[in-house]
Amino acid sequence: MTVNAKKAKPARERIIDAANKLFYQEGIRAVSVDAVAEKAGITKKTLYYHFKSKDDLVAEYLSSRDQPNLKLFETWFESAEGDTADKVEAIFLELAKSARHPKWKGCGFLRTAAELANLPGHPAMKIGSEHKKKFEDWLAKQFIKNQLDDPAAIARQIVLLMDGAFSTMLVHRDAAYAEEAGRAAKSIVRAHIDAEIQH
Amino acid sequence: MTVNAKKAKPARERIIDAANKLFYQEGIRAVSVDAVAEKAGITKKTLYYHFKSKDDLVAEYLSSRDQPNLKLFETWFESAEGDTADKVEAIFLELAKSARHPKWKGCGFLRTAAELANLPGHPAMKIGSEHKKKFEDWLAKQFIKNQLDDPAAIARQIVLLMDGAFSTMLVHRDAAYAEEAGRAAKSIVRAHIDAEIQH
DNA sequence: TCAGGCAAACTCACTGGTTAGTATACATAG
DNA sequence: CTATGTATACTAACCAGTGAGTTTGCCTGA
Repeated sequence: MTVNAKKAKPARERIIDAANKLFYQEGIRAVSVDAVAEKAGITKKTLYYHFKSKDDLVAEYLSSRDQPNLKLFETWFESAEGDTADKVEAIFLELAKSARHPKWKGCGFLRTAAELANLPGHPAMKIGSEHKKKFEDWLAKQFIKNQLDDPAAIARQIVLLMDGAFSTMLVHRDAAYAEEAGRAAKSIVRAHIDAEIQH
Repeated sequence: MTVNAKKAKPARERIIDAANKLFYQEGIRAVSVDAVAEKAGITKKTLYYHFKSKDDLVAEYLSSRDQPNLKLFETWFESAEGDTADKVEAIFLELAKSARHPKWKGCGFLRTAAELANLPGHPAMKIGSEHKKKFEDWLAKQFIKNQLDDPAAIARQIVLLMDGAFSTMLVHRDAAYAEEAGRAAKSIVRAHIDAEIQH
């Protein structure tokens, strides 16, 4: 790859791309600013021209993952066969599939929150919290569409299973946890669909 | 504090105590070996006399939390009123209570796994995995006692909700997630108790 | 059309401080 | 006298962030 080929993308974008790969693969504190700059093919000073600090870069890294991640879950949901319960389970089954990739390292938002737990005011923490909340709200909206009772509670139970799946799969390196979480999620949603029909 | 008062506990024990507090509060990579040595009131060389590396110390830190943590969950379960479903919910309610403490920083095992996700062979990862598995097995054993069907699957669903509660509470700093997880866990167990009675 | 200016984007070389880990020596207890 | 434990002082690498200066591309005015 030539220098010109690299420069096809503007520097700021290349920095975010590099940060994405390195922070997700290695962790925040394990990756130096120098390493990100080198991977982006620029000098550290240029990085500091575009981002005012490492913390700022970390926040931008998470921001850049927000929409793509949400979109992915929505696609998994929408393109699944069956009723809402099946579609919810599909998210977990796709997640299990992803987790089997050797480069899978859990949820970047959860891992960042775990690593920065001692800095509750860190900008990245707020971005992570908002991202997770958006997913929970989107789920609740799907349940409202289906006129399920207490959509917020069901959505919350699903995200609990989802983040549980992320965590346990990272600890055990076993994608079967997401499949079990999917079964639990499906049966929770199914129970509420049945309740609605009877009523 | 005199030197003698410090020496009441052997150095090794004081190092583990210091590592416990610092690694849990601040994170693994955020805490230097110097900081642990200083908190323990010894020099770094003494620390390296007792532990061969920082990685070794991290593994010992997690090992030291294994039994106390399991014991705590068992106590919460056993001292709760009601049937098995209520006792399972009690674990989540006590967890929510703990999480409201300002010094609460999630589950040390999960946070360590998140931070060391790029080092799958790290000794601490194995200890974390075994700890979580022990809790899952202990739960399954409780369900076997009650002659519930498929105790392993129920136990796994409960730990998924539990680790989900740990994660979401860390991200949102909101103990309500553990309470919702408790409701979900209780109704899963209750459903299986009812199924058993009908049969 | 082109000189001149200017700001954005960039590089090289550096600072002060921190990191994990160690060489050497000294103390104390059995 | 030997094994265990401790301290001082060090290394070599690495860290986030910066000072000073250079290139690039675009706009302006004659």
